[in-house]
Amino acid sequence: MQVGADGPAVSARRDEILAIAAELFAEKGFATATVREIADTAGILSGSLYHHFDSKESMVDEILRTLLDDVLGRYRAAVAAGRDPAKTLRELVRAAFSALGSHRAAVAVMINEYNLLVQYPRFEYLRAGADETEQLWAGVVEDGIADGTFRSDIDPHMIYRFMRDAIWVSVRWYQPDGRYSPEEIADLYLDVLLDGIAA
Amino acid sequence: MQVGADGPAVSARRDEILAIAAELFAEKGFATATVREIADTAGILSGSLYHHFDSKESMVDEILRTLLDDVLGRYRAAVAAGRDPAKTLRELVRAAFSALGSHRAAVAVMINEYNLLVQYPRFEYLRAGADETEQLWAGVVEDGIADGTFRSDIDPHMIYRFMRDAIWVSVRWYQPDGRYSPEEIADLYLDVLLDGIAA
DNA sequence: GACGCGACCAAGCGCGCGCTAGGTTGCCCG
DNA sequence: CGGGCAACCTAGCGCGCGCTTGGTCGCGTC
Repeated sequence: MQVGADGPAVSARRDEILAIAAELFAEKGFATATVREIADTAGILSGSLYHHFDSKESMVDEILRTLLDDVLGRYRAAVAAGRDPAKTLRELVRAAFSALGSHRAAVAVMINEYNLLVQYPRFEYLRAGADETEQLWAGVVEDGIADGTFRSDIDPHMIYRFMRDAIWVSVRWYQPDGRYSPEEIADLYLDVLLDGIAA
Repeated sequence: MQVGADGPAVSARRDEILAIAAELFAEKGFATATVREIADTAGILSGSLYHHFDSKESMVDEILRTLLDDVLGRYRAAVAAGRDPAKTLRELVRAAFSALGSHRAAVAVMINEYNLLVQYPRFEYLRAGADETEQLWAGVVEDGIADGTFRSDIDPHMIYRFMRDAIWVSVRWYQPDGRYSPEEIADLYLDVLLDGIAA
């Protein structure tokens, strides 16, 4: 078995099972999906899962950590690039929507289980990630208000919440093979957000 | 025991227990909250719940039916009033946000459990309600596009989804004793939706 | 003062859950 | 060709779940 620097074990089979678990957690909820279902879908017996993972909880933990690492990395990079607020915000929105393409199931698990999991010490890092995200996004909105890009009569944190909710929850209706790609949805959303729907 | 025309039994104690169940379902999820917790909070034993209800499932059923009846009634009335699209849309958004005040827990249960429950025949009415809501809302947007109130280059159903998501999911951060009332949040949201955040 | 009934208790059943312990198989490497 | 190990199986334990059955208590009614 190969082992990362200080991370969990590395194995193709492991990743496969983790993807199956993410799909089932997304579809039925963490509590409702059972280890037997995950094992069945993977073509093994439930007990054999524990050769790869410590517990059901550690599966969802790994799914969410991977997602959070990826999107937070993109957010940090977008802000660090130091472009003007409008462009930076566009980068952030695109980064968030693009997670729909690359981590669809994980995003669904995140929005569905966040409130439940964040109550436990093991998952406190979820709150830390959410806080950092809010700082980054709201900061960009504040910068935009300061330099006149955005209206001065809006509440940056309220705007952040509206954006976050509309973006993340779109995982519930987003269809990978549907009419719009994540990038197109991002642009449609930004268009409405910036200019409104009034004629 | 009093009985409605064709509805379930009527009793103050029953309503009390139903409110407790809604609160726990909202906080921990339908699958995770147990009948023993509900009974404990109500100050009775778990078996005694079954004097009032057929099953745990019928509790969530009643919670969601009540919510759906209320909001759908408001939506129908708003559209039937026949005002101009801008005013009608404002009524719809306010009706949705006001449910945060009057049915906070029920709204949380609806958004958290919709995808799970709608898979079962017993809860098919949830999809029917969602479909009717989409027809009503998107219809108003279409009317607004037709008469020049709204931009003609937007997708009414996409706009509906963005609105619905941002509104309903706000139950996750809405605080009854917080800075903004549901009505104020509705107006803030409408302001951004109509005119955008660009200066 | 017995009766009916709404509200709840007492006790526990059966099921499916997450998880465990020890054994088997087959591939890779020296 | 033999040791080591990843992958999986076999069998089942114990717990907490939703729910059931039969009984108790007290209040309002005639």
